[in-house]
Amino acid sequence: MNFGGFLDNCDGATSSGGGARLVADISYNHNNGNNSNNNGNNSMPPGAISQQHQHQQQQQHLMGPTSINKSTFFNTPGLSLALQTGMEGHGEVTRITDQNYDGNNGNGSGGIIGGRRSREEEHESRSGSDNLDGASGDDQDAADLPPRKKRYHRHTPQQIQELESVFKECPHPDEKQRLELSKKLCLETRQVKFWFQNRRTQMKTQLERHENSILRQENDKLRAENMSIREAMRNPMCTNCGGPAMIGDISMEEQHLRIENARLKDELDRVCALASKFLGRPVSSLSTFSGPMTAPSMPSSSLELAVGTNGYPPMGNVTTSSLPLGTDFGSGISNAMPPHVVSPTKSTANVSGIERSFERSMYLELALGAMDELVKLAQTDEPLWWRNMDVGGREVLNHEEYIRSFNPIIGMKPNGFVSEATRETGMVIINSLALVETLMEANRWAEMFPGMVARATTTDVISSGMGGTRNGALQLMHAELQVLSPLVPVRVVNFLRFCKQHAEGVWAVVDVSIDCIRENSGSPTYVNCRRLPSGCVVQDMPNGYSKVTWVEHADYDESGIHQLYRPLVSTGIGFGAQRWITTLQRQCECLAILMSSNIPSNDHSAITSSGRRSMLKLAQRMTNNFCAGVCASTVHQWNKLDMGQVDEDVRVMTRKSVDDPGEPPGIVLSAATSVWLPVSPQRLFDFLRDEQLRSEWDILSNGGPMQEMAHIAKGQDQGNCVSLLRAGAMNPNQSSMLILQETCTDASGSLVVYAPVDIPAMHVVMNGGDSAYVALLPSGFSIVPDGPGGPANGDNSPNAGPQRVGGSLLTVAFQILVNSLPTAKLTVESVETVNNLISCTVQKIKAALNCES
DNA sequence: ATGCTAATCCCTC
DNA sequence: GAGGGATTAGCAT
Repeated sequence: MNFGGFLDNCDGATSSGGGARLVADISYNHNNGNNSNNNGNNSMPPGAISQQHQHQQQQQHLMGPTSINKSTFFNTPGLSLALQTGMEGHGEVTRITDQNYDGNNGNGSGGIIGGRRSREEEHESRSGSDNLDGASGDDQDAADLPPRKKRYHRHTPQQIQELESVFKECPHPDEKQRLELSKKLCLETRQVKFWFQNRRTQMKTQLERHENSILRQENDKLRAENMSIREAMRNPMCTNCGGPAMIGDISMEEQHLRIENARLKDELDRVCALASKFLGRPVSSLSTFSGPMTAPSMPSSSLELAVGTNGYPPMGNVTTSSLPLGTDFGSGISNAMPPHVVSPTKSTANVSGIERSFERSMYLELALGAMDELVKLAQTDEPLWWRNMDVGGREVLNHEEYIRSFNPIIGMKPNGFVSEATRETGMVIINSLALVETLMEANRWAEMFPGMVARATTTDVISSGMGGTRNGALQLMHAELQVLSPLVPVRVVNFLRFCKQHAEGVWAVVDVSIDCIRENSGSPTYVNCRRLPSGCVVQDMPNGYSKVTWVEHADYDESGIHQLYRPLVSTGIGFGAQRWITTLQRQCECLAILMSSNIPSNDHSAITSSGRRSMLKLAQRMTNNFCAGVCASTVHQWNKLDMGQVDEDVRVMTRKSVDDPGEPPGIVLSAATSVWLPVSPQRLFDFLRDEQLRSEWDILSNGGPMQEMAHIAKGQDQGNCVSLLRAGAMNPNQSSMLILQETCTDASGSLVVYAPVDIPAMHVVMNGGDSAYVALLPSGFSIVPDGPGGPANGDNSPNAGPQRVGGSLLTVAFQILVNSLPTAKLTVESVETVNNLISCTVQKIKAALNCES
């Protein structure tokens, strides 16, 4: 009897399950038709009939009012087709159809419904098949059926409450516990089992759904962030002129964006997969995000469309209000983003972040453009660079060619500014990595170039580099660059320093001023110098050296520079590439010696290796302090004195020295002046560093020669050394005095720096002790060639005039403790004393060199 | 339309 | 064969 399976289904113990709804419906109607057709054979219990009617009503509601009888069912191609597609194969259909025809009254109901029979079903239908044999059995079966429960049934709230409370304690009860529960709640054990099973599944689904939503949120956030960055990147604007900023080499940022986009896409795909999995449908709305963007400059990438076209003004609350950018998004693609991405709270929270990322993208773009320019400047020769015989054959920039070749990266040269641009290449005993590291650390950079960098700080690190290297490192720096003379103002520069690895063992570090970007936002401070893309390209050489090409390019205000020094600066001798390279060579040579285990010593003193190292360190500090005292750098708080009534060429400054163990406490007075001397720098340098001739200018010598107690070479050149001098050695009645002296020389200039030192303290240092507590105040000389004709051709230029070639610019500077009480007032007398001292010294030097004017 | 729940099917350990 | 994932049917919102 065909009701067997169906009625069994109704009692909830078994079900046909599995099959598609349509198929089940059809089969149901089919059966129904049979039933009505064969009504006489089936004595159905009233309950069964009414139940069936109930179902039929529902099914007819679904299927339409027409009930499908046997003939309509099998003569309707569409339905037949539907049936077949709902089945698992033709064979089954055939079998079932046969059953329907031959099996008397469509007992195939179960077969059609399931399409396949489960174990349970077969078990259940065994009784059904028994029924198949005879109408009586059918009747009996129907008669034996228990009172039918509704197929749809929910546990009572009490039962669920009980189940929940048990679930809370134990989500996985064993058989015994389930049995107990089933008795208690009047449920079948299998019902209890199913309930727990379903509850666990539900929990899991909820959990995963929750995770899913978190992931989506995160994804949205990342996309919004990426969006803002890209938007800022896409419409850069020059804050100087309001026009579009020049876009330089964007290959690296493009790389970054590609990586970022690929990552976002992966995440999105994953979230979509999860979402569709748990939502039970494909999350098609996100499929507009079809692939990674191809280039940041593309006007409408897939990402853009996905984010910007959800019916809201894309990022409107954010971008248009906070940035001077036009946001021009396409429209027309269906909603791709949940609205909360652009919710007001999110927008306001993002404003500062976006401004910052905008600023950073400006910096990055400037840095990339500067890097591009530096590399081109370093690699291109004529006609961009030409050797100017007037300045000793050094390379200078062809400005016309430069303007033709490059877009103005930081805007036009301010009115009244002049340009200097030089290039120099040299071999330096340092590897590229070490040099890069030195340049990227402000303190080490300043230490490497003590005569040039008066002060350096890193004000912001925009990127510290990639993969633990300095490649891609980008930072904001502040520096004061100097020429050691009171007649040349310190150059205060704010710039970006950007480091990039171009190949294995090839690095470049570029600086470029950011005053053009900051002008609008920052305080309106006057800058006397802008650095155009400058820096170096370093290439490792096999012998441990590296080849360094330095480019120095700046616009500066010449009016602040004394006439005496203008030629020096304008030709780049003062601040130019040659000075950087020669200083680097000299310093690296010294460092190489410092690093070596045994510092060579030319004297026969018994100073230990560590003692010599301590002396070098002390000398380094002395020289740094000397340099800081010559120019009015802000390392120390110097107070300039108005020297109205005194010689205006001498600059006098004072500062208070307190709590610095490296120098005596009190009022320190610094006096410096610069003069031109018609003698070659070499001659002047040799004269000043010769301890035998010391008495000719140094009042500390007590009128006699000095004796060199110790001598530590810092390089090949005899002129680069640290020595310890003893004054008054000729006169045993006088107390002797020690003077620490450091001399430096290279093609761009020379230094002689010295300071009287305490004898006991010096003993400590010479034995390797800490030199930090040796108090000293340095004095000394800086010598540079007097201008274009400088040392590069000074020796062999046949037609060099006596005045122009071979002359020197000498800076004399003293730092003297005028009062050991920091609170004391400076007296006119002490200023005059210092002024006299400095004038006297200059006069003595002139006299000694026979160049009195 | 979508979500929840009881139940079934089917696979794995 | 118990348990769990996938799926379904029936109902509720």
